[in-house]
Amino acid sequence: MGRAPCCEKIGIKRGRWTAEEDQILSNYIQSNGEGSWRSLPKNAGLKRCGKSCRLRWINYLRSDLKRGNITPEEEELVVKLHATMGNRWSLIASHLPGRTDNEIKNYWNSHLSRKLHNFIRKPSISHDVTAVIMNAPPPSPRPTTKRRPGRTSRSAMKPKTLNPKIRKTKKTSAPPEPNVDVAVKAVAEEETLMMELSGGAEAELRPCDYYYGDCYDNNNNLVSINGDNGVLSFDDDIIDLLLDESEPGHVFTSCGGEVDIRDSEGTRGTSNQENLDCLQSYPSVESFLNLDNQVNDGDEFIDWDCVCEQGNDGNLWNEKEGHDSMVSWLLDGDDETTIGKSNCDKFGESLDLDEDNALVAWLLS
DNA sequence: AAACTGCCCAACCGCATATCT
DNA sequence: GAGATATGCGGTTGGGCAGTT
Repeated sequence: MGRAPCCEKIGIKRGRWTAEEDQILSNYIQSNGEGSWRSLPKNAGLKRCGKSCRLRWINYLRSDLKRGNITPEEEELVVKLHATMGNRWSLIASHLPGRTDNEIKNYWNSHLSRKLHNFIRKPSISHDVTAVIMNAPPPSPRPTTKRRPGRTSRSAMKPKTLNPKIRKTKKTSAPPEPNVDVAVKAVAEEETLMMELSGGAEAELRPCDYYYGDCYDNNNNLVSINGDNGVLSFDDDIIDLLLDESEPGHVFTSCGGEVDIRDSEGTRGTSNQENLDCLQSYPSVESFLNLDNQVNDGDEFIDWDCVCEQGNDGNLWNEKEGHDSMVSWLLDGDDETTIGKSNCDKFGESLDLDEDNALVAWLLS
């Protein structure tokens, strides 16, 4: 026979721990030491599962835990370790004294992973497409545009959960094998676009640039511009990003120029409200962008196909400077203390790994 | 001030592996 | 060695605080 069950499910308290429970658990472990989690609740007089006791002790009550925010040095270490270890949080946490796997995991998911996810949207599981979506917040603040109210749905905040019904797949202890081809292709497209958009690694991206990245299938057909059925409506977010607020009557283009906003009669708007009304009169972004009368002489049209094709050359990894430019953006912090720092160069060097593969592993892990 | 939302993080769930009988 | 549980781990959830309108 094997062991007895971990704990009875009946009569077990769940949810937040009270200070009293914490005290009981701490006192018990200080007297009896860690371990024997199964018998601990009963012996200590806690109505908790042993598993829950263990978690509470490890993640919160242990005396050797380090309190406070993750330091830039710790963040750098987490990034580097994650590049080589993947989501092995326990292993990563073991390199950061006083930090728990849960803490590292939460930090990654809430800080670091978001930066990455905002930068690259992976192809959907049902389409083998190279999808590079830039819907991230701009690297520099946009002083004239405040964050709109409105909470994103929980599901939208969970990029890794594509479908709750399929999320519980068979797990393996080893990190997933990176799909290097897709990653390199995607990043190459991204890099090419960024260089094209910015006219150089130093220039800033502008609002509409973040909406580059239609998804094309193997036949080069538009699959999705925003992850749904391929139709991107002119909701407030899109308009907010496209409008050139300094120049009513224009929207930014992805190729570095601007486009007049004209209605179906070719009349150009003269105010932001007119622009907005005009844009909303079109059923989709695509329908607007594909109208010839949007093209103003001397200005560039938003040619998504052109941009996408140009991004397929895969030259990213031959361009050290461009490589660093992109990664530095990925790794840049949101505050003054971290802006401008890039850890890219340190990826391969300090870990003695091939730099590109390390990055790709990190991107895909 | 109220309503609403973005975000953080503690805690839970279920699977994989280790350990025990 | 087989079967069963204990433990460890990573993914995910949801409560609650803080920020914005």
